[in-house]
Amino acid sequence: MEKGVASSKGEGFLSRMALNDNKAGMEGLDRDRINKIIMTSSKGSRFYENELKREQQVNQRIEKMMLQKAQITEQQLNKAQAQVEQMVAELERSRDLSHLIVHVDMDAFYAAVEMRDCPELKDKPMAVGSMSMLSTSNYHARKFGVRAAMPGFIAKKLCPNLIIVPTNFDKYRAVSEEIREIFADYDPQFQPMSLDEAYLDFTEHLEQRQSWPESSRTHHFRTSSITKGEDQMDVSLEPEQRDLSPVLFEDSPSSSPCSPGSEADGASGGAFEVFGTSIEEAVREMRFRIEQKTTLTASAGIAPNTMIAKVCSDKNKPNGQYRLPSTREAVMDFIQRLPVRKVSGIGKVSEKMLNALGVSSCSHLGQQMALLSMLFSETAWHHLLEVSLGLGSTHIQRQEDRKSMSTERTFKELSKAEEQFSLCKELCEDLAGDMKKEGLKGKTVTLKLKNVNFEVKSRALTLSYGVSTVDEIFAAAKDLLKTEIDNEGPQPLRLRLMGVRISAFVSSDDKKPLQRSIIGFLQQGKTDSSQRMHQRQEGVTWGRGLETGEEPKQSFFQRAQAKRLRLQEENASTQEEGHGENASVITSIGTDAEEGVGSSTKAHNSPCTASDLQEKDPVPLVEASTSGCGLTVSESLTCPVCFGQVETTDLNVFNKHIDQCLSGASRKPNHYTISDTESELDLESDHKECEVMQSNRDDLQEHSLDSLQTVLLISDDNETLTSGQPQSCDDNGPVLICPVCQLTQDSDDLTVFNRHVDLCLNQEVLHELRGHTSSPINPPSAINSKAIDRARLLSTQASKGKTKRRDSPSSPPSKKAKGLGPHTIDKFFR
DNA sequence: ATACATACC
DNA sequence: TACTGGTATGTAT
Repeated sequence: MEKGVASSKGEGFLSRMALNDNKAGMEGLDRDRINKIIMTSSKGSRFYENELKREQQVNQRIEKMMLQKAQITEQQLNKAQAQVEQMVAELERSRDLSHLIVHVDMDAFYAAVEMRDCPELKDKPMAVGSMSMLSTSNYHARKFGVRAAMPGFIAKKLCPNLIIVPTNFDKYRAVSEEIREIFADYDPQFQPMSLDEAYLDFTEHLEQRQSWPESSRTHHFRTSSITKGEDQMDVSLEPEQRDLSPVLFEDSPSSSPCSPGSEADGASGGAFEVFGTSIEEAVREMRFRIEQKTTLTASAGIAPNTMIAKVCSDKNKPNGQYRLPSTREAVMDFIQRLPVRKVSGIGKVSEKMLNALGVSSCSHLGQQMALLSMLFSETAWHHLLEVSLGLGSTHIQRQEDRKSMSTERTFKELSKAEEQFSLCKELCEDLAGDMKKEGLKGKTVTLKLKNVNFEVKSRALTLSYGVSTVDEIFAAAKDLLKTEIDNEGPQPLRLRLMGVRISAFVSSDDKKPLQRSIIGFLQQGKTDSSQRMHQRQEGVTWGRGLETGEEPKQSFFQRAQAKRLRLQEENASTQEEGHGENASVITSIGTDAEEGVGSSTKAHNSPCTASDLQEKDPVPLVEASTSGCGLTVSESLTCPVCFGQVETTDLNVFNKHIDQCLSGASRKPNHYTISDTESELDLESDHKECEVMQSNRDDLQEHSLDSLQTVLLISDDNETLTSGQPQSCDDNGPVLICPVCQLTQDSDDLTVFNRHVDLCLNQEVLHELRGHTSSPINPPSAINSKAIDRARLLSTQASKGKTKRRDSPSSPPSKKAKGLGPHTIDKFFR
C-alpha cells in the first residue's frame, strides 16, 4: 500500500505538498483526489512557489548525492562495509533489552478535548485551529484527508462541512497536567514530549507491581457526577467494554472499520476493574485511568526502547496499545518491514534522499549501510545504523534545561520600517516577559524574518553577557532589524513574519546570588514587611538551597517538575527515596550574604600594585587584583558584585561572571521611556497577586543599586576588593572620568566624583523624560536606561583611578539608529 | 559564532 | 480573505 507520495508520481509532483497519509486514520483514502484539491488550492500562491523552490533545493542535494555515489569504488564500499560490520558488532554487544519503555500518546488530543466539551461536535468532522492552520483533526475529518498542519481553507475544500474550532491551550494544558499525574505513578521520571505525549520507563514499576495486592491494581469507573449516589452498581457489564468517550471512535475509520466505539455502556457507578501484573495490564490500567479521569483516550506502545515504542504507539491507534516483545528476534522482525518514514527523526527530506538510494524500509537500511555511511554525515549514518538494528534509548532521561526561548508572529504584509520596529519591540516585550517568568538570561539574540515570499532569514548577535529585559533584547533585535532594512536598500522589507529568540543562556548561578546578596545586604539595615514579601518572592521564584552549592543550575522547569513529582509521591505515599537534593526550600538570605561579604574580604584584602591594570572593561580591575598582583588565589574567587564564590581560578571565567553580575545587577531606575513603563505594566498584569510583591521587588532593586555602589566604594577605600587601587599605586594620582559625560574630573575626591556622576545621570534621565532630541551632555540621545545603569556601576569603578573609560568620540558614533532609540550597551562600554 | 535546514508536535 | 509557533538539532561556513 503505502508508496508514499514522492517519487512514484513522475510528474513534477510536489512531494512537499502532497498529502501525508502516514498517520493513523488516514488509510484507504482517495489520495489522488485529495492531492488534486490540495494542488489546485495552492498552485500559483507564493507559498507554493516557495515550496517549489525548496523542493528543487532538495532535488539538487539528491543529485549531488547521486554523483557522489557514482564515484564510489567497490573497494571503498568494501572498506566501508567492514567498518559498518564492526560497528554493528559493537552495537549488538551493547543491545539492552531489559527495559520496558512505553510511549503514550493521546488520541487526536486537541480535537478530542473539544469534542468532549462540546457534544455537538461529536459526530461531525472537525479540526482545531484556524482557517490558516490546523493543529489536529478528529478521525471523522481525517476520512476527508483533513489533517494536522494543513491550512484550514484547504481542509474546507476537502471537507466543506468541516467545523474548525479555535485552539484553547489553557484547556489542553490543564488536561495535560491531569494525565501527567497519572504518568508519574508509573514512572516519576517520565519524559513529556508535548502536552499529549510522553515516554515512560515501566521497568521499575513492573518489578514492584509483581508484589502488589489486587487492591492496588483495582481501579474504578468514574462515577457520573450527575448520578452520584443512586446507581450503586451494575457490574453486569464487561468492564473493558465500557467506553466513556464514544466521542472519538464513532467515526474511526481505521483499525476497526465498523466497530463504532465499543458501546455496551449502560450505567456507571461503583463498577471497577482489577488489572493484572503484566506489562500489558499495567499499561492498560494506565490508559484506563486516563480515560476515567479525562474522558479521553490514549494509545500506547511498549517496547525495549524509545524508538520502537514510539512506532508501536501508533500501531493500534486510536485507543489501543501494542507490545513488542523484548527479544532481538521480535525487534529485528518488526524493523524489517518498517518504512523509514515512520521512524521519529526521519522526515520528508531524509525519506526522499533515502528513497533515491532505493531505501524505503528499515530492512533496506540495513542492506545499504555501507553506502549510507559514505553518503551521509557521521551522526546521520550512525543514527540510521541504529535504526536499522532496532536500537534506541533504553532509559528515559529527565527533562533538560531549555536551550532557547522565542516568540514569533505571522501577520499580513508589513512593509513600513516604523511598524516593523514597533512590532519587533512588541515581540521583545513578550519574550522578556517569558524570560522573566523563568528567570532566564541569554547572550544570543536572534531575529527571524520571513518575507511575503516565504523566504526565511535569521540574524543573530551574541553579547558578552546575558540579557533578559525588554530594553536589552530590543537593543539587540533592533540593530539586527535595522541592518536588514538597510541592506535591503531602498526597497522595504516586505515581511509576513517576525520572530525573536534568545539562546546561550547564562547559568543561573550568575544572577541568583546577586539578588540574594543584595537582599541580604538590605536586610542588615531594614526590617520592614516588604522584606518578608520579597523573601517570599525569592522563595517562589528561585529559592532553594543555593548557597550550599547543590544543583546550582536547576531550571525553573525542573524545579517545578520536581515539586510536582514530590507532591505526587507524597500523595501516593509510596515513598521510595526522597530527592534529597531538593530538600531545603527557602534559605536564610541574610546569613549567606554576610558570609559572602566576609569571604570576599578574606580573599582579596592583600594590597597590590596595578601596574598592569587593563582599561577596556570594568571587569579587568579585578583581574589586576588577582593575577596582576601575583596573588595566590584559592580554588574559588569571590565576586565583588554578588559576593558569591566563583569556583574557578580562571580569570577569564571569573571576569565573565562579574560581567554578568554587573549586567544583571543593573535594572533601570524607573521610567525613562514610555515603552519602559508599558512593558512593566504589561509584565505585572499577569497575576494580580504578584503585583504587590513585584513592585516591592522593583523597589528593592532600586535601592540595591545604590547599596551596591556603596559597597563597592567602601571596598575600594578599604582596599579589600580591588587592589587595583590607583590611589596609592599610581604615579600621578587618579584621573577620574565620568562615565556619563565622559569628561575628566578635577577632583580626586570620590565623594565629589560620585556626586558629579549622579548629577550627570539625573540630567540624562531628565533629558530622556523630556523628549530628547539633543542631549545636554555628551553622549547624545543614544544612551539607554541600561547604559545608565551601567554608568552607575561604572561611576563606582571609575573611582579606581586611571579610568579613562574608553574614549567617547572614537567608539561608536558611526552607527546610530536614527530616531530609533538607544544602541546596545556593547557599543558604548566595550 | 552564524545562517539555514530539517524535524517534531 | 490564502500555509502556525515553539524548540532542538544538524549541516555548512
